[in-house]
Amino acid sequence: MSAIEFRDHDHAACVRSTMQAAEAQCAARGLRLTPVRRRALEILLSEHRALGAYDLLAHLSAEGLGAQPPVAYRALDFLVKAGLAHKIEALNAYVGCVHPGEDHAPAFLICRRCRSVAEAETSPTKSRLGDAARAAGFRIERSVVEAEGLCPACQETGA
Amino acid sequence: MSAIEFRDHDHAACVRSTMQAAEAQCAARGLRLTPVRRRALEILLSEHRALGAYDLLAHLSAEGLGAQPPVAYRALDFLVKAGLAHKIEALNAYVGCVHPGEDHAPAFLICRRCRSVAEAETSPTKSRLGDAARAAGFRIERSVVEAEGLCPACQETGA
DNA sequence: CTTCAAAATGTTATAGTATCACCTTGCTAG
DNA sequence: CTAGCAAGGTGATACTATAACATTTTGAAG
Repeated sequence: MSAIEFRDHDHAACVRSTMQAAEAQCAARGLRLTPVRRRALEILLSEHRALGAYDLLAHLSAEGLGAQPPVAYRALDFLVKAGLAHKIEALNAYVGCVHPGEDHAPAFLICRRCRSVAEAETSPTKSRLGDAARAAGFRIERSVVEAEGLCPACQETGA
Repeated sequence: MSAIEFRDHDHAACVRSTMQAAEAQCAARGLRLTPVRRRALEILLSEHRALGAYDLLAHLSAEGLGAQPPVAYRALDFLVKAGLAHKIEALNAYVGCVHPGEDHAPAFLICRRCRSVAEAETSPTKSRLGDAARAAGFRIERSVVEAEGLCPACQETGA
């Protein structure tokens, strides 16, 4: 894995190619990337940081795409279930997935200052937690791995 | 580490010894384990599973120890900051810590059916996530590691 | 092309989680 | 004694999420 997301990159191109990958995913799996869902994903990817559901809703409603909470939550449900976005439990917030399609158990590096989020890969079964689970007879179905701290940029500009 | 908490054990003794350890911790560090805080910790430890703040509040207010949300949240804040309890981000709920004092980065195995929680140890810096963070220049301050699934007992009684 | 069923969306209301603001109490250091 | 401070009591409110139901859109079957 790599967490290049904190480094400079051509973000517009990054969003564009991820959107293409998402469209391909949906086409291949018979999922409907409707206007609201599409725009919600674009917003999440463009921000490249954790957005609350109500932040997303504010963006959407500013564009006439729905004014009530369920609109945002339904779009987020779809995106999360489809693996196109992830929920950051420690923030009750959401981010666009930067490598959709790969069926993954993501881990996150979350900057507490600017809320930017980098996505890494974990293998829950191979970790020490996986060992502990096996020893206890526990069956893992979903894992949440999130590290909070300071991204390189925010370390420089003073904590 | 070990995650013995799913196995049978003398729970009353387990709570008693953990409370003693907590008292010792507070005495050593000049923290005040007031009646509300003490009772909150006892409740969390006795339940041995994740309790919502309002569940805890219900227990407390039934005993005349405060009727409004801030009472529960202030007790929880204290316990969490003191390392005597942990927040389960994936559930917005709280559990008593079974080995207070050891300055730790805990990981949790959470049963989605009975909400029982086992606590394990992680070393965030040594994990693959730690490698990713170093490579990206990210400074980890706090980590959340939670695995949801089924505990041994709930696997047997049918998912 | 029409019809139908399923999926998606719109809208109102409300449940669940958490914090703010302000006041009172009680301890303790000087 | 009393000034200062940590803790607790209380009412209001902000933030996060879902329930319930009406309406519209979509895509497939006939």
